[in-house]
Amino acid sequence: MKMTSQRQEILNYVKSVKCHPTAENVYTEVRKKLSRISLGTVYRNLEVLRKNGLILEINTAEKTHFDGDLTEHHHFICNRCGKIMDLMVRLPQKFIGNVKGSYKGLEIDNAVVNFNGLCEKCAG
Amino acid sequence: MKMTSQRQEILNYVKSVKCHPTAENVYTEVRKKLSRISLGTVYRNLEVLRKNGLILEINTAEKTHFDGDLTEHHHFICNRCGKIMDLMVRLPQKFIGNVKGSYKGLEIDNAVVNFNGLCEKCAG
DNA sequence: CTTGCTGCAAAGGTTTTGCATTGTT
DNA sequence: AACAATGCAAAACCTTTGCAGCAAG
Repeated sequence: MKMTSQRQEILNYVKSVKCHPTAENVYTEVRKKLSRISLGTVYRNLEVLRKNGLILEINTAEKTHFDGDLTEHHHFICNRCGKIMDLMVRLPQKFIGNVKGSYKGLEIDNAVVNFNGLCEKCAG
Repeated sequence: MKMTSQRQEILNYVKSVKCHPTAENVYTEVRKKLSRISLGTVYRNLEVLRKNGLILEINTAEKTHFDGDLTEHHHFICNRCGKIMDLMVRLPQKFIGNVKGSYKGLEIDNAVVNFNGLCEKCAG
């Protein structure tokens, strides 16, 4: 993977924010620094970065979002407004162990919990 | 929600299969019984059924899939072939309780774990 | 130098939508 | 009768891709 200025800026941006930007969001932001970057380059780079394990993808009903935080955490997605929030909690190791024990054929790398419901604003 | 024959067939189909059909899959299958149904109707109905809590949506990087099984279970998605498998395990109540305790502002309805890795075929 | 990356623009695929008509309640 | 749902086709939308030129290793 060659590190071009475009790729570097995209990575910096995704890793620097706490929100969970979409490809379009990344494009809009990175364009402030690299005004000639194309949307196609953003898509291509987000895919490369994800395949190389530098960022994560979050798939929601609406869109694909990206997440630069590689530490274990989970997501809450509001059913009404679509907002994604980080939940800084850890799945019990015992639970993961049980699942691996029950499904020995699978090579499980990763487990992410998606919580759904209403966020503070939408519930209130 | 009026129960039309189209809606009924779509619901029947999604609830009767163990696979996790996409909108296109549903369209192909339901058309065998209702040959004049349109793809737009399938999309509209899958949304209505989901909003009414009769089916669930599974969002992957590739496509949106639907799931008629409302009992607690989780999903394994193969990183190579994209296959979705049901994992019939339960999240510890204690874990859910901890999360709700830590994030009291949220109204959490549901928690689904997505496991990723390689399925039996792809790992072998 | 070689190979991968970029910008641009066009194409591809999925999902949504407008509208006149039909079907449920 | 009222209003929601349908079929059809077009539109909208997001994402991918071909290609010629450019840049990183």
